[in-house]
Amino acid sequence: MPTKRPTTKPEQRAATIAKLIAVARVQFAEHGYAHAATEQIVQLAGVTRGALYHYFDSKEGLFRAVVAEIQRDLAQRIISATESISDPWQQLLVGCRAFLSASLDRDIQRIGLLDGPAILGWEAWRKLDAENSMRLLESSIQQLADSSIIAPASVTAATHLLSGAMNEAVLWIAQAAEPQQALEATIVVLEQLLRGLRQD
Amino acid sequence: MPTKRPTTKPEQRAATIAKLIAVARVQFAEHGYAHAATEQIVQLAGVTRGALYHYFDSKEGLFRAVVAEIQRDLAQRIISATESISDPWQQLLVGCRAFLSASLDRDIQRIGLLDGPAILGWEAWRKLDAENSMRLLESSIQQLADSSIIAPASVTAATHLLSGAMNEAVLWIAQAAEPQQALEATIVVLEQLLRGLRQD
DNA sequence: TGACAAACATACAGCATGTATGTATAGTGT
DNA sequence: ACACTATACATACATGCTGTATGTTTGTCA
Repeated sequence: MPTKRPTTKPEQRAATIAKLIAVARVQFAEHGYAHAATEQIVQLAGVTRGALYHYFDSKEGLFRAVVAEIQRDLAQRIISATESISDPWQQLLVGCRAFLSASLDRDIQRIGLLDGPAILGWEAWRKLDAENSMRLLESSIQQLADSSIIAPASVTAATHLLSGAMNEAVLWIAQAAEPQQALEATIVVLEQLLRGLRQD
Repeated sequence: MPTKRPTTKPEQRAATIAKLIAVARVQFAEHGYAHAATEQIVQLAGVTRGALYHYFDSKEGLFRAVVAEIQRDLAQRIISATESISDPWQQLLVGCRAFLSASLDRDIQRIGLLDGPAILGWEAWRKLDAENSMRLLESSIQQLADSSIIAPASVTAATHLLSGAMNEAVLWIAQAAEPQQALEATIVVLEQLLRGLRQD
């Protein structure tokens, strides 16, 4: 019988790191970064703070890892929803919908949208976002521009505006009395706004 | 000679509160909420932490007061820029430009846009925003809709999308290599997007 | 198989918030 | 004019949390 529980060092390392990140994700989402105590996190992970500081240089470092994981998850969900769509315009709209739906998770909102920028700083946070979901948005817009379907004065500016619009929309939808209705309204208005970028 | 320095109680009260808020605004902007020590704030304000906790229930309470002040300042600047404009469409555009320009202040970015939502929670922060700059945006959009100049599927959704778009745009513009250029590009794209809401 | 380093655990120092309590002074009634 | 009260603070302390320094166990590899 092979490893009952991981006993080799690389395995142990990976397991502990993964456990810490998983537990931290829940704690950060539940209490927010500031009120999530590292002691509580390591207890729930079955280790001590010594382990935490062995793998991460600080509480913020652990948080950064959690944010990165969340960003990757989110991007993956968008990719899954859009990869089978060929029409670029539809792809953008479906991508936007996927982003809005996926972001209704409390984890993503609290960690990815609220605490993320405040704790990591806007530039560091934006960098993580730019490597994931924002990258998808930008390439989608770029593709539409290349195909002369839309003609934004600046692809970069358009990407930031739309990204910000959706980040705010997510938080609004999440606390709306009727989220489903709010989500549909958001998508319709988003489509209207995008229409303005179209070539006439 | 009247009051050399304020000696009456209401005066003292107002003076101390104002001083604390003013100093706190600088400290919060410079170091961020988490790394701004109350001890440092009260020292620079010429009082002790006893005074702070006499007027505010917590550090967060002081922060809330600072955010409220910033929101009022921002709204006032937008009003000043737009009050003389009668055409509602131009009023909206000028208002957006005023918002983007004014928000280039580090105070507003760090306190109003980054730490604000994270510390106060999105709903509380949104409430403060909704009473100020967002209210201006919404009434402007509502007016255009009432005049049948635009026809957004939902005024509320449109307001949130545009508000979020600009909040993000501000942070992007601020750190852009050429902020002035980024600002102009943003406004042009914003205008394009708004065109999509127009009645055809 | 014994040295060596990784993977933790433990103990401690430092700082920051919040609270409890003390004190001086403006206001107020008589 | 004087005692009294409440406001406007100051001081002292308890608590909680992060980060660091150091100790201990256990794979790994020559």
